Amino acid sequence: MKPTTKDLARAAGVSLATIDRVLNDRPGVTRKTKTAVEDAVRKLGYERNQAAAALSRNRYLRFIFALPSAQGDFVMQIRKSVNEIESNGFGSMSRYDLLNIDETKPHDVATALSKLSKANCDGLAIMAIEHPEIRDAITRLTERGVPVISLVSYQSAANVSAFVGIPNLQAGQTAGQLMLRFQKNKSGSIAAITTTISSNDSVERRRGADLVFSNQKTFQLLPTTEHFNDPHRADDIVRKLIKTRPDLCGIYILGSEARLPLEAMNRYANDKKFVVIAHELTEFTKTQLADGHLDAVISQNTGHLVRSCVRRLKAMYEGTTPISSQEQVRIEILIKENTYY
Amino acid sequence: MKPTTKDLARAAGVSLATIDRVLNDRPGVTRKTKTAVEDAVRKLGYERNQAAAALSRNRYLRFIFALPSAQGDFVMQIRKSVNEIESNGFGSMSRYDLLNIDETKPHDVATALSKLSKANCDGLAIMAIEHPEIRDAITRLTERGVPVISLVSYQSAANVSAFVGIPNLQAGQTAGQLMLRFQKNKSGSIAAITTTISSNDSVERRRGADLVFSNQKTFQLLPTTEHFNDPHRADDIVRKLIKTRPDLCGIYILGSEARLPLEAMNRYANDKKFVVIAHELTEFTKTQLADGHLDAVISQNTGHLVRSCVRRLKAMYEGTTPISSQEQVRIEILIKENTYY
DNA sequence: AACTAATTGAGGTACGTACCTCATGTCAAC
DNA sequence: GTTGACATGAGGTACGTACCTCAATTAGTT
Repeated sequence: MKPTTKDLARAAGVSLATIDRVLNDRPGVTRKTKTAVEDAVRKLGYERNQAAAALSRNRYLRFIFALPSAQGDFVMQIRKSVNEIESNGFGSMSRYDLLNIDETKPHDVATALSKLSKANCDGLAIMAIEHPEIRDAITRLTERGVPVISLVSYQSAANVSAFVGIPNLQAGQTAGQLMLRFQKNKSGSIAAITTTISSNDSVERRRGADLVFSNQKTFQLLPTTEHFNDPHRADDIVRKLIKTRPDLCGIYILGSEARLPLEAMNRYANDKKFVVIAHELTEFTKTQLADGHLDAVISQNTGHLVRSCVRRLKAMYEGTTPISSQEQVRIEILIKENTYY
Repeated sequence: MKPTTKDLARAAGVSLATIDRVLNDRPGVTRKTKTAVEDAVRKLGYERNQAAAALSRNRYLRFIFALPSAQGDFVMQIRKSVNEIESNGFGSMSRYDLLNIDETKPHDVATALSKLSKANCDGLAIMAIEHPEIRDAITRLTERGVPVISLVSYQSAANVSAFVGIPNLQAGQTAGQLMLRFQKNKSGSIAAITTTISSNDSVERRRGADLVFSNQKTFQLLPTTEHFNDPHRADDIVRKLIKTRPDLCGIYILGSEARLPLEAMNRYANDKKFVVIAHELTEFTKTQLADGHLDAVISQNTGHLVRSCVRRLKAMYEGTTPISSQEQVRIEILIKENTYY
């Protein structure tokens, strides 16, 4: 049976009230007494019963997921995962709210973030592009005592407490490596397409892929092209690539939304066989894998992402440390054969 | 704020005692009253506060993991994962005990299982071979009201409540597909090695790989050879293969123990480059991946396996349903680039 | 020594649920 | 119309922690 506060009190030779003062950092305890209690904690291996604490506190924690408002299969899936948390016992004694942010208007994002404080938010997980205004808003938020996690795409704000997502450099290396290994040609060019390179994940993935490509000289990775969520632009990019690059033998879609470039590919690639690698498993990319239009997907499980955020946000609130191995979001490789439909 | 039993009582027009009787299936409630309460539960969307319930119950649930006593990197890793659960808050208000079973003595296994009952075990997860005596012992155990999960290796006992592990046929397809895609040769032979083909997972994986190989005709998958955990035998197999099959261009190690064949490979393969694919990520296979002796590992995450068992066992005890998507153990593909060291 | 301020103890209530006892209600069989 | 079986209510205690009040003690200052 695990030790309780009562056991602590007995072991430290103080009353329950003092134990409470020490454990919850309340004032009015001498250095000496505090040390004695802390020693008892260590000696007995006391761990706060979080369930009982939450019950007693009788206050729902409120965590917020700030996600891009732009339509997208991947973001939708994250949303779905957040709602699943709600409906499941997983997030007991806590609420998880969604906050839509329009990344094209960084100022609005900053304004929205400025309205958050310890009073209405116990923790924030944000997925957003890197932008000075957003970064500053995040920094101020953490200064107000709200822990912030950057989700999927890393935020370089000094005070972001954690990053939940795959290491994108490695993800890019993985994609690049598969791209090379899947090639049957002896040489050729590989295109790199993304939504926008202002998103850190795209940048890091590109760097990762470059690392792999620089180890050989028979294949080259073309400069990254951006389609900015514009179907025509995506179309143009793909059409032009196929037309002007007869040595094209692969397409690497860097961003997390693969739909536009893939649809363009399906329109213009005809019977020509390219190795196509994209990111994030969604209903759409699943279908593309099944149909053979996509050779591999490098993915991060959105359920994991969200649950990891939840655990970390809770842990930050409680001042505990989660299992590190569980919090490492794995870079998943999915091909037709190991995907569940 | 979520509804509590008090709200239920008010809504159903009964007392707390009756609510308690209905929720906990205690006797002494008329059909009519019971229905009224159940309606209120539905109407209010009442969900039992599991934390408070566990606290009140003040009883640690005891779950048991029955694992093969035979040494092996993979089983050891499962053991480690079970112990991690213990030390972490993940399994609060519950204990997880390990039970060693010697699969070579099915009668002893059955005896051990016969000693378990509702009184000393709230749920069992078992990883074992398929055997009539074991199967019967499991059936009797479930009849005694103890939920049983089969782990990694499927148990066809009628009453096993769930299976936690990867579908091995698909795992074999995945391995076979990668083996083909990683080939740079135009044609050749691929060896299939395992510990013993009396192990069900090896059989299914072989079948999966065969499915993939039958879709083409330039590469052939050689008959499966068994080394029975004998280093000399493994050595002989590999040496002979390399000597007698000049067209050998790949090795698929089917079983969950890759060490012996891999070590033999390292001794005899010299500078000749084969595509080598094995199962299960362990410290050893990790090193082999890093060193380039292994091209890919098809794996199931032991942490997941164990946590999935825990969630399902708890859910069965509580009569709830876990998130199904989370409980699907994924077939992971690991190459050098997406492995964490 | 007297006073003030800081520290500590004692005791309470609450959270939501489980589980217990005992009293009262209802209904049917005799 | 009494008996007994069963249904239900009322009220309690407990789990481990948080948070509150008020009294008692101690330490430090003059």
